[in-house]
Amino acid sequence: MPTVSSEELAAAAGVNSAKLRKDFSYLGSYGTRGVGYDVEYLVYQISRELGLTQDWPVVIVGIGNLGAALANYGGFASRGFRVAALIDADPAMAGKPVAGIPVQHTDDLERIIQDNGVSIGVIATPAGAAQQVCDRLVAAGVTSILNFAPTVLNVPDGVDVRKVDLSIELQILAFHEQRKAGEEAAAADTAVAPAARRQPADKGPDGDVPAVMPA
Amino acid sequence: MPTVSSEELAAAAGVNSAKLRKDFSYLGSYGTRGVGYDVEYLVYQISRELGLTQDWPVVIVGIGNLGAALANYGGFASRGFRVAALIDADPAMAGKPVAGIPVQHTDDLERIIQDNGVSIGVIATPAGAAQQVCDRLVAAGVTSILNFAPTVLNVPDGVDVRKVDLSIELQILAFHEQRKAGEEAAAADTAVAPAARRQPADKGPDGDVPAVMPA
DNA sequence: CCATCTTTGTGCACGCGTTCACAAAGACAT
DNA sequence: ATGTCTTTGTGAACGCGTGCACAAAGATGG
Ligand SMILES: NC(=O)c1ccc[n+]([C@@H]2O[C@H](COP(=O)([O-])OP(=O)(O)OC[C@H]3O[C@@H](n4cnc5c(N)ncnc54)[C@H](O)[C@@H]3O)[C@@H](O)[C@H]2O)c1
Ligand SMILES: NC(=O)c1ccc[n+]([C@@H]2O[C@H](COP(=O)([O-])OP(=O)(O)OC[C@H]3O[C@@H](n4cnc5c(N)ncnc54)[C@H](O)[C@@H]3O)[C@@H](O)[C@H]2O)c1
Repeated sequence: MPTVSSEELAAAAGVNSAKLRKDFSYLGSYGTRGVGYDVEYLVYQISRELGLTQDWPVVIVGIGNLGAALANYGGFASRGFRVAALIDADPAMAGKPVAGIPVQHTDDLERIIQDNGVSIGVIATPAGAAQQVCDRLVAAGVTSILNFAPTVLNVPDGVDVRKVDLSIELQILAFHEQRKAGEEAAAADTAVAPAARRQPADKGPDGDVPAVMPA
Repeated sequence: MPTVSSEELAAAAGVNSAKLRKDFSYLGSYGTRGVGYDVEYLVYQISRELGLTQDWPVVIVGIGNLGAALANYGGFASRGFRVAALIDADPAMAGKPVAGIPVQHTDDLERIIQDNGVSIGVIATPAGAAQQVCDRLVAAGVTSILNFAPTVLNVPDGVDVRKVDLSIELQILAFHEQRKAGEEAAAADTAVAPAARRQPADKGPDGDVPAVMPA
């Protein structure tokens, strides 16, 4: 029987082995002292707890650049998700297949949700339409939403929203990038100056952020 | 002078006002007691601290469905990012413009990075190519990477990687969705049964997760 | 100039997640 | 059987982020 110890798993994942054991203990998964965890059983237990043994139908609303890319993405199926329908407001797109799935018009949104028993919706419309689309999804029975539009969605209790904001991801990287440069400058005072780090051009007072700096 | 109090800001953002004040205090003491914060000055200070006053050139590697969607996305420019170049390994794409920017071949990756002084790279290649692309980006001087490929990237110290895994976002939603159903079932024992919640089909023992469940 | 009122900045305490450390459980050899 | 050795499961300690509460700062009005 193939087994793994918490120590091995922790090393591979780069986490603390005690934390890993405590986490597993919440699942009630039983390891064997002196041996470790039965790999197959462990994988099954975690998969089940995470809902990976189920098959979730999802709808994507807004089949533009991003929505089409998502529809074409094959990685969802292997994680237990099935694109049940594609929905767009553009009448010209209705009927056209994207990734082999015909795009349907927003008018039929409620029916599509209900016919397919969908509880997870993806919003890839422009920001201006997102709240309205969200409201309709929720009214039709969707209780989990993945939002790509750069807007905060208001939803009733019991509905989960996750927002994916790619600009913020870049901003976080840029923030650290800026700090790297700052630390290097500070280090250069006491140590040998490191190779020059590239710096972006400062927008100066004409950027799209306020340039006024009161005393 | 337009001002805003920590209480107002906290209410708008849905956070605690004390935490908000403490966070601001790390940037320095910019408030006026009895009045609040000068809006314009505050926005400038935060923008500067976050690096939004700078203009960061980024390259996107892998101009497929996702890479093209990113290239077409106008939301980056307003946050201080500029798509400096698009890179793909497919010779058939070389020279073709995507979002008005000509796609360049991977052969020139190092030169492109250096010519444009790029320190932030976006990887949207298939998973198999991601590590190799990452290595080349890092060797050419990139120190921050936004990775869309479903792979863990190994990078040397000093290089930041952020991974965007859309499947995991859906999995997190599905996980909570599953728990909602479970809690309702439990609640139904003691209270009036709520409206039936839709449940996805269980893959059963034939899913792509192990189905063996040892005693 | 003094009183009052508003709002900041922050010391302190609380709670929660992480880590340490070890007793107990079980495998395995003799 | 008995002893040794490995690894789990978890109580207890630690550290850190969050929130409370209040003194000090400064505006504002009389
Ligand atoms: N493309 C990206 O890389 C990217 C990155 C980050 C964020 N976003 C955000 O994702 C969203 C979509 O981006 P995109 O580049 O695909 O835009 P897009 O303009 O290419 O696509 C938007 C689609 O939504 C459809 N639509 C408009 N209103 C609708 C409605 N009420 N109901 C249904 N469909 C409607 C349009 O017909 C269009 O097909 C935007 O909010 C954008 O800010 C995109
Ligand atoms: N499309 C999505 O919605 C989505 C969602 C989640 C994750 N992803 C991930 O993002 C990545 C890209 O997805 P996609 O749908 O755009 O795939 P895609 O196949 O449409 O595009 C991949 C592109 O990368 C190029 N490429 C391949 N090897 C390369 C190399 N060594 N150097 C440079 N370019 C190379 C290909 O020529 C192609 O243009 C994949 O790893 C995918 O798993 C995509």
